Formats: sequence, structure tokens, C-alpha cells
Amino acid sequence: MYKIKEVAKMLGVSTATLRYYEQEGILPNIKRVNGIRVFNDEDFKWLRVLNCMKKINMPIKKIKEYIDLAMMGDSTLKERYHLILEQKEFIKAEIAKLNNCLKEFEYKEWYYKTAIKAGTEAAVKNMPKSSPTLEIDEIPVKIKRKDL
Amino acid sequence: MYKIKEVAKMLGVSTATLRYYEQEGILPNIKRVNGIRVFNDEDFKWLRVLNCMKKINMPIKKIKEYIDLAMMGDSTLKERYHLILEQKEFIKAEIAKLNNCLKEFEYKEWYYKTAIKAGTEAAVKNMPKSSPTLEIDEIPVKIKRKDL
DNA sequence: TCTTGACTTAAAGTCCACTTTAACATATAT
DNA sequence: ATATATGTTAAAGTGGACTTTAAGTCAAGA
Repeated sequence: MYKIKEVAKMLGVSTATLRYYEQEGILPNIKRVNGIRVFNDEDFKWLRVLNCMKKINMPIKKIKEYIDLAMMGDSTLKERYHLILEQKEFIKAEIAKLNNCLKEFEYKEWYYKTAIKAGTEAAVKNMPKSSPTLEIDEIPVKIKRKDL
Repeated sequence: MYKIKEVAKMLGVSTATLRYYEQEGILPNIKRVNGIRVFNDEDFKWLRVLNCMKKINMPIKKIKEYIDLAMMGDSTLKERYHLILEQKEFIKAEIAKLNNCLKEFEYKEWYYKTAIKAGTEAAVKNMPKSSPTLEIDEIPVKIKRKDL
């Protein structure tokens, strides 16, 4: 059983953020003792899920939607299932994109290493198709988070 | 050689966004023909890198810093190398976190599948430690993007 | 010629996710 | 007893990344 400050510290967020989350309805059912928030195991379980949803940039509104569905009970199971599936696919796509970015940065790492060795960037620029790691040439089209 | 609208379409962003990027200095050296922006191969190369930097949520200011260093020439090679390394490590950490989130969502997928089969959530809740995929129990502490 | 569409700039507006402030209550330590 | 720390709420403020608006230029087609 923890009070807000301890929870905030554990999560690496501010107390204001936790209060804001509660206000927005994405941190529901927090019990009060003498008007003071007390977080229990259930709350921590949800915080772990919330953490994931925030990590993938789900808007607060969307998270709220999910909670509202959950509050309605078994009748919304399928809807929640689809929402979760959708987000799962989104994460997968996201990881793929980040892996591409990682390659780009690994190329840059090699680029600068080589340039530093040579003392000048010009040396690397004149090596055509010189990258050991970079093969991607197209720019992926941006898909906005709010679309999902 | 493309004009702004075509470029915007290719990238999946608005023309306003591209103009805004140029204004903020993260889309430098775009040539004009009769006052109209014309994007060349060099610009596309940079757009691919920019795309990666945006993908990992590098703030515009930080991207600008990188560009400013690049503009200064060979004297900033080491600094740029370190910036890139830092970002590379950040992406790696990010991918690791997303993989954890993926697990969480895969667990939820299983959870809802099972609940739907049973017709009620209660059935799943009463299976203790029932998850086939979820082992993580702690909530990762949030590290804010601006710290890097 | 005139309208349509694509371009330009500068400035103001919007949205989201917090963050800060102010005013107050309660609890613990010296 | 009194200072310090932590908690509370409601409301206003902030920062970042665009987005929209307004006013204008220019080129091609009917």
C-alpha cells in the first residue's frame, strides 16, 4: 500500500502526472484513506498495462475508451479483444520501423568512425555505396498515431 | 526534382509541415526556382535521416543541433559521432521496451481469447499465473525523451 | 481574359500532455 | 506548540509540434 509520492518515484513520473491521469479517467478506482490516495496491488497491475499503452503513444482518450469498455463487463470482451489486437499489430510495425532507424544510425556510426579516422568527411563521401549496413533507400511513409 | 506537394505526398506529411521544418532549420539548403522550393537527391537523403530522427522522437531542437554541427564541418566530427552513438543506444533501449510491451499485449490477446471462449472474464481471472507469455512483473521506470 | 490550382510568407490558432500555482488540510518531527 | 512535509482540489499556464488562416504571386488551361 503506497501513497502517491512513492508510486510516482517508482514509476519515474511526477505526482501531478498521476493525479492528472486519475482526473482523465485512465487511473480509475484508486481508494482513499482520509481523502488520501492509496495504491494497492490491483492499481499496480493496471499501472503496468497503462505504462505499455503510454509507451506506444496511445492517446489518453483511446486508453479511456478501453477502460470504459472494461467497466461495462463481459459484453465488451470482443471489442476489447479487437482493440488489443490492433495495438499489438501497431507495436510490431513500430518495432520494425525502429529497427530500420537503428540501421540508419549504425550506418552513421560507421560513417563518422571512418571520417574521424581519415580526419575528414570528404573521404567517406567519396566512397560510393560504401556502407556496410545500409541498404534501404526509400523513405517510409508516415502513418499518424491517431489513425489507430 | 520535386515540388513541395509531391514530396509531402511521398512522405505522408503535409506541405505545411515541410515548410515548418524548413523554418525551424531542420530541412536546410532547399533550393528555390522562381521562389519555389525544389527538392533534389541530397534533400531526399537528408529526409530519410530526418525521418529516423523524428521516428525516435528527437526534439526538433536536438535535430537542429546536429545540423548546426554538421554545418561547421570536420571540426565537429567527434561531437556528431557521440550524438549519433547516444541516439543509437536510445533506439536499442526503446526497441527492448517495445518488445516488453508487445509481450504484455500478447498476454492480453490470450486473456481475451480465453475469456471470449469461456463467455466471461471471471473464468480467466480465476486461473492463477495463467499466462503463457507474461513473466515480467515490474513496471519499468520512465525515462523522459528530453534527457537524451 | 479569367479562373483554377499550386506555390509563397507571416502570424495566429489548436491540440495534447502535462506542469505550475494557489489555497488549504493533515500528519509527523523537534 | 510549531515548523516541515505531504497530501488535497481547481484552475491556469506551458511547450512542442504542428495546422490554419489570410493575403498575395504566378503559370497553365478554357
